[in-house]
Amino acid sequence: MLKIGELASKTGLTAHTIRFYEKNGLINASERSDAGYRYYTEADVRQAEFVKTARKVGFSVDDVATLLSIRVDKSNHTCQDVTDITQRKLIDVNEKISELLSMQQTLEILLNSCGGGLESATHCSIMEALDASNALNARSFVQ
Amino acid sequence: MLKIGELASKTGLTAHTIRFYEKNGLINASERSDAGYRYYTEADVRQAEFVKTARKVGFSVDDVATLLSIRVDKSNHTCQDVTDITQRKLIDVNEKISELLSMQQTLEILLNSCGGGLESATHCSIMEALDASNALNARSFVQ
DNA sequence: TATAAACTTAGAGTAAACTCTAAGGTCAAG
DNA sequence: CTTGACCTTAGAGTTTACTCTAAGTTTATA
Ligand SMILES: [Zn+2]
Ligand SMILES: [Zn+2]
Ligand SMILES: [Zn+2]
Ligand SMILES: [Zn+2]
Repeated sequence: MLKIGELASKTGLTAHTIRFYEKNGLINASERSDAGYRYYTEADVRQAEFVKTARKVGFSVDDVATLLSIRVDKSNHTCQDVTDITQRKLIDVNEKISELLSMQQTLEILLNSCGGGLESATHCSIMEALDASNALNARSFVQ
Repeated sequence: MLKIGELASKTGLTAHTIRFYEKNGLINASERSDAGYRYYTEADVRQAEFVKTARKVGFSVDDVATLLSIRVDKSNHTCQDVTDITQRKLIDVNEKISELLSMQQTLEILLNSCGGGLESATHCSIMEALDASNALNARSFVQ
């Protein structure tokens, strides 16, 4: 049985985060000491690691809660339950990626257009470009 | 001179957002009527559009404030001032992209490993993979 | 003139995921 | 026994960028 600090160092989560996850229904201590100390079993460790992995994959805390509810009752859930969540997350991630790629492209164009030296910004092409999109409009370089 | 609602419909911002930007030092009405109504000039419109463009490129509200402070006093700033901000933002965006690409890849692998049908999740490969990373560890598929 | 649309303010609420604080109790080691 | 490290709780704070509300004023139009 591990105390919260031990679970923390074992999983790379902080004790704070573990308590936060508990509040959100993700991780529960199998036991409590008389003094209220949380004690975790090996199964708890595996669950905490499941949570950590799922979070790293991009699932929200709420998603993870849902995944855990499937995990503890697999026979009453289907693969589709799982792929639905995963599919939604992928769409989500793809959207964010394409927004960011568009920003990336614009930022690179901006940087390539400006020497970045110590001369006055009076004719800085980045400033001009950010301004120009008034007249030249979004079509020119923003998207 | 435009009222806030007119500036809003002209820029695609909402009146709420414009007031929020004002509170954050991004957009100020050149005039106020006796009743306190904000009145915006064409220069204000251009500034609001600068703000909108800069936000769309990914600059934070704080970044935009800095860019605006350069904009109103270009001769006392350098191109480097501008590229520094832009560079930082690009690094930022690149980091986010690579995190998201890693998630994307993992999610795709997960989805490819599971049929997603109506059969029981008892042996769902997604659930197994999220669990497996306990034993198999992060090296296997998460990053 | 009456009504509706638009405007004003300060301040609270939202979202997500933590992160930290205060004030105090517990436990192992020396 | 006395440290010091670790644990407890409820609840507030952080970050970013809005978004909304309430309660009241002003303006344009019919
Ligand atoms: Zn189900
Ligand atoms: Zn420049
Ligand atoms: Zn400067
Ligand atoms: Zn499956």
